[in-house]
Amino acid sequence: MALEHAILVSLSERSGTGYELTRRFEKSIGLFWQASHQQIYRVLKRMEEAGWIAVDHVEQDGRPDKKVYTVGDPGRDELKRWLAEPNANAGAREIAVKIRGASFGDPEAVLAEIARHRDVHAERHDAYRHIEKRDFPAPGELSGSALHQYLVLRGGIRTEQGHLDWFEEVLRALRTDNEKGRS
Amino acid sequence: MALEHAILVSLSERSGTGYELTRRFEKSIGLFWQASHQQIYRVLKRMEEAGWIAVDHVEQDGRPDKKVYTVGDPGRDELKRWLAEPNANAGAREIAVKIRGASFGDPEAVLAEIARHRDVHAERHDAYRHIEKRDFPAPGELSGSALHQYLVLRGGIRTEQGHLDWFEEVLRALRTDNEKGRS
DNA sequence: TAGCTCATGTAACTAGTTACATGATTTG
DNA sequence: CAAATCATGTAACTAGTTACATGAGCTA
Repeated sequence: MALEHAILVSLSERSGTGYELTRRFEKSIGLFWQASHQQIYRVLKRMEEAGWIAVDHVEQDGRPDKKVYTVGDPGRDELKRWLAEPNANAGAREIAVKIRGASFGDPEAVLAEIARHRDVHAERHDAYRHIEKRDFPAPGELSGSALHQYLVLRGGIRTEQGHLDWFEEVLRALRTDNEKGRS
Repeated sequence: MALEHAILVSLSERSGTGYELTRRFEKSIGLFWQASHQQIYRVLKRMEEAGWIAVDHVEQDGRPDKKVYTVGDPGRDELKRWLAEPNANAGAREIAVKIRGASFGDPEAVLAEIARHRDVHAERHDAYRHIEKRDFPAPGELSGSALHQYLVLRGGIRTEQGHLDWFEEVLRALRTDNEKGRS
């Protein structure tokens, strides 16, 4: 699972409350992931019990008391471990979290993971294109159910193409950035 | 939920067993949706109890007995209702099911639903582009965390662009097909 | 004064995953 | 002889959604 890790990335950038995390999720990582406050509170509790994060109870007057969460060493280690761990089943949102969190782990490992996914999606894209050519050689003449089937396949192809282009852009940018860092 | 409706579409094309549906899901709708056999068996049971589909127990020798499911009138009605019903929260997979099933409902209603989603994604795309220009006017100079943030946004933009292009293609093709049908 | 923001949570539910179980037939 | 295919399911779990609850302060 990666909601834990998305929260670790967000809290690594800045400590904050469950409420704040919910707001942050609506932006940024939220482009790929919508998480409700109920879900976030539940996961924060679990993470605290696991010792990944520490709580600071802050009393306020006028407004409700709050719990400010901060990432501890075990949390930082766990995030590093997860960032480097290959995950063949990862979807776009897991990759987005890994990109977003690349600074908190080994950038080369994140790069390798993205390259792996680029290859997976390139293969899938080829497979879909092959089906397209084989089963729909004359798309202009399709109608009814056959047309609908073709259009769903087109969606699959476009989605794969989109991921592929994105991964290529990310790899180019991260490689350039890593080289700059070494020089 | 739409797994029910995805199954209704698949069974409308051809009656079949839970096992077969699992295989079919790996192709076609499965480009957007992976469903395990456990999940499909559970939903089939529920759908049968609701009277949407009927079972035919077929005894076989040599291999295990099977249950062949067929869509009944209540199931057909439910599918029609769902295809026409606007759903603001629908994701790509729900839309894919609606496209795939367009022949089993009112094609004009499906067209209108896709047009609505095209608009939603166009708006979101614009919003992301606006953030891009405002927060990252010089992307070539970014590095570290700011670069990672930018790259996630780029993924969001590409995803929206991909959906948009797909919806436009689908609308063009379905409109042409509808007109052909009327002439 | 109605609705939004801040801030937390519980409870009940639906959706989806992982692991386990059975057993004959066909293919490599 | 091992592995895949056909065919069904149960059980236990994790992930995510929906509904409900509280309550002060600030804004239109």
